[in-house]
Amino acid sequence: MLQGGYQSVLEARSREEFRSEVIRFAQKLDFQTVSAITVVDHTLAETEFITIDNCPDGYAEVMHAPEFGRRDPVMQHCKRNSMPIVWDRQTYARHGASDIWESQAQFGYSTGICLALHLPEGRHFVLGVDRDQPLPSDSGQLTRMVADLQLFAVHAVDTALRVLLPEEKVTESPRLTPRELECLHWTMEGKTAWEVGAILSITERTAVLHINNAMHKLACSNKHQAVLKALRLGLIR
Amino acid sequence: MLQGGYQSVLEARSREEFRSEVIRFAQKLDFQTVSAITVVDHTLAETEFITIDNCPDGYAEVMHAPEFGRRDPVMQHCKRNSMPIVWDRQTYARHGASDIWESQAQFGYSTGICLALHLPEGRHFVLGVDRDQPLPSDSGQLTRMVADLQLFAVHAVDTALRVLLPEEKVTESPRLTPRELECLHWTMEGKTAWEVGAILSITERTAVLHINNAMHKLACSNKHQAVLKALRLGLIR
DNA sequence: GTAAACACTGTAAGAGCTGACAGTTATGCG
DNA sequence: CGCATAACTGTCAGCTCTTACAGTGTTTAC
Repeated sequence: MLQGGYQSVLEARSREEFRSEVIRFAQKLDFQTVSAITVVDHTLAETEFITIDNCPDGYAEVMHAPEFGRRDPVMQHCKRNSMPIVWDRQTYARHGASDIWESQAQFGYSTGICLALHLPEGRHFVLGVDRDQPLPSDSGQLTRMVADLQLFAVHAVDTALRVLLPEEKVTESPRLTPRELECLHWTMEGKTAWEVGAILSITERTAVLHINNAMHKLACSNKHQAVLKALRLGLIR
Repeated sequence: MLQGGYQSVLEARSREEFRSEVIRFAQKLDFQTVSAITVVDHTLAETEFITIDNCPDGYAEVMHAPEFGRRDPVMQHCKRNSMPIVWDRQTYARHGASDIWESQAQFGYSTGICLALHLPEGRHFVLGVDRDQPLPSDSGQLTRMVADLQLFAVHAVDTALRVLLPEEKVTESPRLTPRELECLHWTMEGKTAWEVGAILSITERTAVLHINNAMHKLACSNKHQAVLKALRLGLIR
């Protein structure tokens, strides 16, 4: 279909191959460092962050502190928006976060482009490239750079999900049938038993049966507790 | 931030302004026709399709037949993938859908690029541009075209949701009172309203009141959905 | 002072949920 | 073939939840 580095990332079969592809692409765009963070929000307690990067030693320890993330205007933008953000010293200054920029700049993170793809089921893919020297002042050139990154991201996310999240968690938890999981899923969405039946084209009674079976397997006294437990166990999302 | 047509679409304030921006962009890329379809899957009942396009008269009637959509390989690709697809006669021929391509080609839809953005809450944004003359054979040029379209799409989707789905609520977390949060917390633990009342030394009736208030503030139709939403918003843990 | 926000209580009707009763049908395995 | 598993359907009793009605009292901010 397409050439020029957007296809080869799709062929990565391991974390390391994926990492090489990401870094290779970033360097082709003249960015020294790149971070690709795959975020899986499990709703309860722990959100999973899988980071692929080539950050210098010591950078992660300093910058991945939670209080930095909460104040970082670039991260905040990416949480809420799908549009890429081009950032530099001013971006941080405008949001009263110059101290964060200073900390980053010591590692060569002076300016960069960052974007997030927001996927269904609480998954996100954040791709950021950074460098020391300024970005092109020509807006056409800059736009092309952003567009390239955006296009790379939609290709990379596919591989990221495949390579980085291989195993479905079916460990010691009780085995629920596909139908039971389906019913739990729609119950999680706030549907009544009657509605679940309508969605799955079965009677209300049968939907109730599946939900009750799931409840008992999960040792819960009502279906909503069962939904929470299934979420905790990673059986549904 | 960025120049070159990616920002101006963000400023559209009406359906017509949005339509002009989309068409203007497509024509800048040398595509005669463009379709931007905002899809909202309501799960129950009807899925909502909001189409913005400049298709020739008579095209919609012929092509929007459901049996075409189900067989159209481009649409099928977009349903499942986030990567853009570049299509032409061969794409349809490979999937045994040459008849669909023939029908389209009569209207000048010989080749094109199509991509879909998949958003949370059952929303999708499909952007397709089409033309009569062949796409550039130079792969670098083609890639740039696809990248431009992709970048435009992430800007356009923002406006599409704002302009075309006006009744969208602001996604700021509602402020719940301490009492409401307490009631939600015990509800999360599987307690009934009567039990929550007993725990908090209030009547069942008052517990119900707080839970209902929380439900309404969170725009949920039952208390368990409210618990999940509060968890997602980090209001309780 | 008065408006707004919060916490609290009561009754009643109807929708929804759970448990226990009693079945049918299809598939895969030994 | 018998057996296990899964999916499916029906009814009934009793409890829980949601909504709508109609109130009281306290604290905080302008």
